[in-house]
Amino acid sequence: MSSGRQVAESNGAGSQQSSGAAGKGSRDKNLSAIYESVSEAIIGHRLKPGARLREDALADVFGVSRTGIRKVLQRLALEQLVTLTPRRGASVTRPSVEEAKDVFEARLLVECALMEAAAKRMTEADVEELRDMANQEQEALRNREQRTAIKLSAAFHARLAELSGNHTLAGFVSQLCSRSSLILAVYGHSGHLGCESHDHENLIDLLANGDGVRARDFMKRHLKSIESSLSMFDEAEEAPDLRDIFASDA
Amino acid sequence: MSSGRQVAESNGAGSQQSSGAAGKGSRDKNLSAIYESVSEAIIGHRLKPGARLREDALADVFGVSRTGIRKVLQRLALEQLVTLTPRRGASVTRPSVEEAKDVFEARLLVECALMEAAAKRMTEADVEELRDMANQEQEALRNREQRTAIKLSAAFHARLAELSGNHTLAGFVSQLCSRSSLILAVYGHSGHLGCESHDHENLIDLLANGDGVRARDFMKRHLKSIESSLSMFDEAEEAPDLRDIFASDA
DNA sequence: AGAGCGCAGAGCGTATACAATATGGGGCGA
DNA sequence: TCGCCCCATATTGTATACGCTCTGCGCTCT
Repeated sequence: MSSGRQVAESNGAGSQQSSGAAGKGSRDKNLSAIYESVSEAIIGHRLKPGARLREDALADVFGVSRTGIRKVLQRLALEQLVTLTPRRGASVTRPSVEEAKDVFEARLLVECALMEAAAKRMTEADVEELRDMANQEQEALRNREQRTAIKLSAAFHARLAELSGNHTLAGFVSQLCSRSSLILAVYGHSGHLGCESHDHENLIDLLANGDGVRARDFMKRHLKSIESSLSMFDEAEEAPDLRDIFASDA
Repeated sequence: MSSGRQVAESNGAGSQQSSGAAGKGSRDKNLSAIYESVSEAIIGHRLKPGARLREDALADVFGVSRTGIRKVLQRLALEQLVTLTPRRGASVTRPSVEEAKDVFEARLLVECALMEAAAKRMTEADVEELRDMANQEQEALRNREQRTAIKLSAAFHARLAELSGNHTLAGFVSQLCSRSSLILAVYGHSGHLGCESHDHENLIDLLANGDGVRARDFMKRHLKSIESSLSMFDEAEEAPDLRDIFASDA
């Protein structure tokens, strides 16, 4: 049944999404796989904020019907990775400055608080795993693979939160990290990635020593440094600007 | 079939829309309205943990097709109010003890942290609104309307978080409060509601005085007292228990 | 010539139909 | 009589079809 349906280039704006996710066999009818693919594409900045996600285009790409795509989009919308406008369809969320501040404030609160629990509960295997992730991230950075690095960085923070033992809070952190990736895409500088080169390694050292308090403080500085590396200003708003501007004239 | 329609419309007190625009009376075809109804029914313990939510039963009740119901159920599932088991359908989530602990730990962390910001930003109108909500809750308690009281209590906490100005964290709190309602349904004592009689009023007083630090401490005690009022032990699990018990025999 | 109106197309929203699967009961065999 | 297997049924999973609304372009009227 019509196998060679490659990525049908229907997007305006020349953002070509390289070759599909997992290659040819990706006719995975499993919806969670589709979710993963789209989510990864967004977090990895292959789909940039503002990009429209048309239902039948996606349905075509993944070889399922719109029904499944809608499910995926709805889930992504609840996680605030995509924005669903009533009759216009879905697009990758473009976080406002305010949202960005909220997200980082939330991360500061939650991630720092989880460090102490993580330091206590962490096992050797966990340390190993984290070091591995950090190494992969470093390698991606060396290879100038920003997309991979961003994904790995988000995964690192999420995994760290998971180690606290509180799945609920870890889920929140995971969400916040995904959104942070969007924020970086909008307000970050392309040359400068979110996480400083060796911050994650240093953090692991502190945690491996069981020094939760220092880990917390370090995480605090880490997150603040990420946030301050952004240039968060509302750049030329599109339409609503006009209404604001001429509101007083009427 | 459909043993009893548990999802009847409740007290007309909260009916907000009233704009009966489209023809028929109660059959509001708007999905968000359906979401609200089901969500309220769960939070208000009209639908108890474990209750199955069959798609066509709900579709029948609300006069829409299963498509819309599925959307609603999926959203509720992402908020952890309902559990979706692959081929078995949806049921109201029965939180485990571990989940319950996580939720309260999260509330303790987030809600307390938000108190100081709330104290700073709160206006007189906000104080009024909160007092009004607290009064309604008190009245519901006096009238022995536990369901209403529970809903109002959750709404109070959520509104409080909203006042902090951080929408992201407020959203988390709102979710946590909903889940807390489920936890109360499972581990709480029927005679004893979650929030102590005048705690909310006292909290408002502190906030109105701008005393964020004391409000934070009060909230901490408040939440701890709720949590400690629960009897959190795993009561006779149904099926999976057997597997655990006889796992070593095989 | 400029502006308002109408038509056509595109894309989302909802319903219905069909297919797959788990469950429970009844029949059959040992 | 007990246990196993098979089928009937109930319920979800997925796809397709149709309708509605919004957008963009061309036409006509002034």
